[in-house]
Amino acid sequence: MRVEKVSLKIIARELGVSAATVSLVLNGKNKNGRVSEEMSKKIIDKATELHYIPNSLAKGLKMGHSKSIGLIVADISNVFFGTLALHIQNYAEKEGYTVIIGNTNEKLEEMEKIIAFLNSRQVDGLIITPAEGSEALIESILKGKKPLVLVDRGFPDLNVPSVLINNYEICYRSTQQLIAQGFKNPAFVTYRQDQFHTNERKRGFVDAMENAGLFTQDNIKEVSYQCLEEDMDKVISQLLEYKKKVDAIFFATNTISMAGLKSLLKHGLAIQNDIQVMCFDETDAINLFPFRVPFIKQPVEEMAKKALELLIEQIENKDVKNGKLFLEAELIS
Amino acid sequence: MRVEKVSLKIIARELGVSAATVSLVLNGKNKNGRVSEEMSKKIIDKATELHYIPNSLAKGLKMGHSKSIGLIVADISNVFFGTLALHIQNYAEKEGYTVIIGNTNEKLEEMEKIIAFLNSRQVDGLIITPAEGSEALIESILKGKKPLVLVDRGFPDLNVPSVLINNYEICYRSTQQLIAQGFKNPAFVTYRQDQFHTNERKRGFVDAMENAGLFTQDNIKEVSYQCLEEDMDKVISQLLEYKKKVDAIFFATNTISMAGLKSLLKHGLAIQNDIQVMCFDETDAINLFPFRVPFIKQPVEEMAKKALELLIEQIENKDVKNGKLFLEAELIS
DNA sequence: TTGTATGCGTTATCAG
DNA sequence: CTGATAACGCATACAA
Repeated sequence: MRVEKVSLKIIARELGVSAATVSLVLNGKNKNGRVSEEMSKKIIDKATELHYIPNSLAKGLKMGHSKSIGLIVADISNVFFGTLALHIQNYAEKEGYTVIIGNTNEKLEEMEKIIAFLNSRQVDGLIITPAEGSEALIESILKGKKPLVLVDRGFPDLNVPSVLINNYEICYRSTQQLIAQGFKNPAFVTYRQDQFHTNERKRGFVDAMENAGLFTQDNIKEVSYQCLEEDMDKVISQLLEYKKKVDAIFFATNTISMAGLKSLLKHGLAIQNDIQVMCFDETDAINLFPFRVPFIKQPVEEMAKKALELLIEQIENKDVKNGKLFLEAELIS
Repeated sequence: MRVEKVSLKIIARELGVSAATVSLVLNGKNKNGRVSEEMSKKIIDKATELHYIPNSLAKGLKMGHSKSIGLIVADISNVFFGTLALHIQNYAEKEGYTVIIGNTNEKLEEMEKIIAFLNSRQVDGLIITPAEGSEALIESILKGKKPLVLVDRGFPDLNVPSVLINNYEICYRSTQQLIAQGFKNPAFVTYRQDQFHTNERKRGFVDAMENAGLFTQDNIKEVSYQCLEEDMDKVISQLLEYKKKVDAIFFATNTISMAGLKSLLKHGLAIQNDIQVMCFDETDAINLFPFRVPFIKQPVEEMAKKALELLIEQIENKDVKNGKLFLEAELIS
């Protein structure tokens, strides 16, 4: 039973060569007959025999990069982020990068802590779903020259590579469809917070409603992230009590959609018969209905792929493209 | 704009002291008046001024540990694992550990790759939800003396610290309850695979049924992980076609529960009225029903906590407790 | 009270 | 074709 950690040096000693030679061979850098075929083979054999595993801490220290990236999301137990993480990891693995995931829980302080933490781990770059009010923080990362890509949420005034979706347009179109289907009094439920992406979603709804001459301010409702369920119940109750009863509800995010559906059912309403909905993201729950519940589908896998591409470009070419990429979400109904 | 990476040496140079002194102060190791109050303060100030962030690659290399652990799950986009990961990360952070998550997709080869990868990152320990057939692999990790904890699934014949739940008992009791509620012909749907934890769940069901004189082999159905939805539709159709029609279905995992509910609804059945169910894990979907859908609730957060405790004990005390911990799942109905 | 030297495992440079 | 050496950033034993 081997107790000694096997390193380059060990292999070198066993074979009576220098560590440098072993390193060369094991990294496939003996191009121009640098090391003899024979020695080369002996080294490789020994390495596999001893189950040599390179120490990436040492390598990272030496090379100045860790071949790892940080992924910062609000909450990894949220399916949307979970799926995003899964795909980012899959693509990252192909490129030889490790992904370290951090949860902000939508809190700025947590985000700061995680970034410091990730920096100490020498991550080569960061993919972030920024929390509310983190604009200054993002700006400071930018100044630090660390490769950075924002995903899912962006800052309009900040020149950061970002992978976003066409929130305004898709919500405009989805609202239009509700109207075209004959719903006269749709409502919109969003978070009580000031984030660009949700603001855009709201703007899409509002514009579509106004252009159809149907808009009422009362039909825009807000809920809090912390007391989602309670707030939702209140909001739904309110919407149902108006003289001009609401006949459809547009939910601005997947968590809101879930809580919304739950609350509607709790209120004894039959989705589609008593009230129509428009959800964000495909969730397990949506699939449970014996009919199609309309929802907006984000191209999560493509978002993951593009975000990683943008990041790796920055890391490896040191060539910062500040463009924002807008992918297209799809209305499934 | 600072371009030079700030290290201990930089701080030392700026202050005209040695790197050793700086290291001492910044690690709070100047207990017995090792460094003067004055110098100490100057160093700390300089460090914050320069935004010094310790390089944990270097630290890890020096110290022989990375202060990171690997978490290997089947699929991070599965809510159960997502939640587990969230909690493990939360607890790990408190202990100063980073968590690196890997997905096996239930494949042995992927699991092998990830373990090698994690080892090269010098993780100090591993928390694993082992894939089917990975017993030998787990054994080999054990031989390598790397701290290891299994969670959610264990191997009865292997002496590994594990955090599990009382699968047999909770399934026995849940089945008993179905029977007590008057269901005469419950079925059980599980994965077509040989894993201890699902076998135990099945055994619980079978024993309860046999003890009530109700068991029929036909009512045990299997589905595959890869074609879950299609298999489920077939299985449900079969169960409905028997002369002695099934009146309740026990689903062995959360993914199976989801697919099962979906398929039942697709078949035009009303849960609870036409057929009763017993689900594993709380999912968003379950909450959508206007009545309580019975399910088995695993103590995910406690599992996370215990797994981490067991692991850190091994890492820091080098004291291997080989015990298996059985936490209690709860029947919510 | 502080500085110097050493080594963790790796790679790159240069010298044989 | 191969070896010796230095350096990455840090912590620690030892020297001053």
